[in-house]
Amino acid sequence: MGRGRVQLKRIENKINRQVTFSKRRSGLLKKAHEISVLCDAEVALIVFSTKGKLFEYSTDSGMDMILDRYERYSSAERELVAHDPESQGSWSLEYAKLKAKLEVLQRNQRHFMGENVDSLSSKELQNLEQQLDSALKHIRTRKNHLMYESIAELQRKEKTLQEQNNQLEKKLKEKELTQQAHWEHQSSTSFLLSQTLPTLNIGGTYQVRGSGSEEEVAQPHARTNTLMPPWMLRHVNE
Amino acid sequence: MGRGRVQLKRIENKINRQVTFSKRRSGLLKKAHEISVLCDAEVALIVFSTKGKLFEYSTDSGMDMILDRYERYSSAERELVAHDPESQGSWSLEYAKLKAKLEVLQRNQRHFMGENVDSLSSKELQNLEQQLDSALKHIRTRKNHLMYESIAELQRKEKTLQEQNNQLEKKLKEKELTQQAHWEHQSSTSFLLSQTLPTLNIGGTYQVRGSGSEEEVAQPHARTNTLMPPWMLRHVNE
DNA sequence: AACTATTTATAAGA
DNA sequence: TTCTTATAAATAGTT
Repeated sequence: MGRGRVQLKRIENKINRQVTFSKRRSGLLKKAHEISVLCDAEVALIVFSTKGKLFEYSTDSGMDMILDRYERYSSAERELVAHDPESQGSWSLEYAKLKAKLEVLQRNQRHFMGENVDSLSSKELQNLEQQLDSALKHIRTRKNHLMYESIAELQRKEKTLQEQNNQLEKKLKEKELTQQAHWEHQSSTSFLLSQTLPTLNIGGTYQVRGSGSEEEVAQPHARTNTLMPPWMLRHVNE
Repeated sequence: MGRGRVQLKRIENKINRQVTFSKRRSGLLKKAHEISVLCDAEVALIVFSTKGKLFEYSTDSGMDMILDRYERYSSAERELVAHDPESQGSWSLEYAKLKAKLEVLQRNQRHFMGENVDSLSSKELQNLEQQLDSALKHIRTRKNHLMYESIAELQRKEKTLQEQNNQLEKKLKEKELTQQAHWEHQSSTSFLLSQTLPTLNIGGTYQVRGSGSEEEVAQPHARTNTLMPPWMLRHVNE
């Protein structure tokens, strides 16, 4: 919808991606709301942006209720126990679950770091290789991007400094001339600023990030209330 | 969309409601997927129909992981203090610690998969790149190793078969000679097994394996398996 | 489940 | 970000 067919593929241009995200997000929320009203369905929608910002929608029964129902539905085992998070038993259960999850993650992580690899089958290795390869590509792309930005920034700075330098040099020379006029018998030479600055140091420790501009880091509290269309206000305020 | 404006109001006709639900549900899931791919977002969508049937979509990080993240995000507000420090203080503390650990791991994992990479500094990217690169090398080494093993194994099999073949051929010839002795006027020649198989020699060490395994080789079910190591099947079948 | 007439959503441009 | 506009997509009603 819109001018030009759309490819189902990550939008590389950051700006476009952000804009599209914003538009489609509101579209998605709207449609979630519509189906819930039209068809009397219970809907929960959670979206995290790349930057980690949270957006959510849920039918008026409330997110927690729906997630609970989901848990119940997807695992008929935990049933009644999981419902009372205050009791001791439930705590230890939750704890065990968490621990299990953590172990899996740690195992994966080791694999991602090329450790413990002997325990994997050929097929698993193949998958892992592809995964890592594509990750590496992403990361190199991103790194390149940052480097180019750094270079551009440095070049700007260089230019500015160079210009300032020229200005200063010019002023100094003028002053010299004046002095010469005043004390003609005296000969003075300026050498302080006679060198140009050494140029562009690419490998340096300069970091692009602190340009102070956007870089909105997700605040857990700031629970994004983007301006919402009227049809949603109810849910937001409840 | 469609003939006639749509009223944002529960559809009373049961059939219509069901049909609309079905259509819109697939639309909604599709859009959820699209935004996740296009904008690199993490999405979880849960829908319960009026009848209580569950439909869900989640980004490949998995529903559980997203819901966890959601819990973490929204419980950042409720503060950890909400628990009674007298009775279950230590439990909830341990729990929180574990959860924090898990969070870190998840974040790392995403980085290892090349996701969420925009939030990293140049230096972090550099490290990540090296890490992945070396992991990839390990993994490829290991894969290679397995490949060579497969090849060696196949060569062993080949050699065994070849020998069996020779044996059989010899027996056949002996039998022929006997026959010739019996019916000297008759001349028959065996040519079926007179060729040797072409060999692939990459330095396998010969080992005698169970000589009783002859039967499994020629089974109709074995198909491609006999000739190809498992790590290649994928490419063959795709 | 297919088919369209329409309505919506939205990509691109400003 | 917001508005506009041309076009792609979704889908309500129909077959």
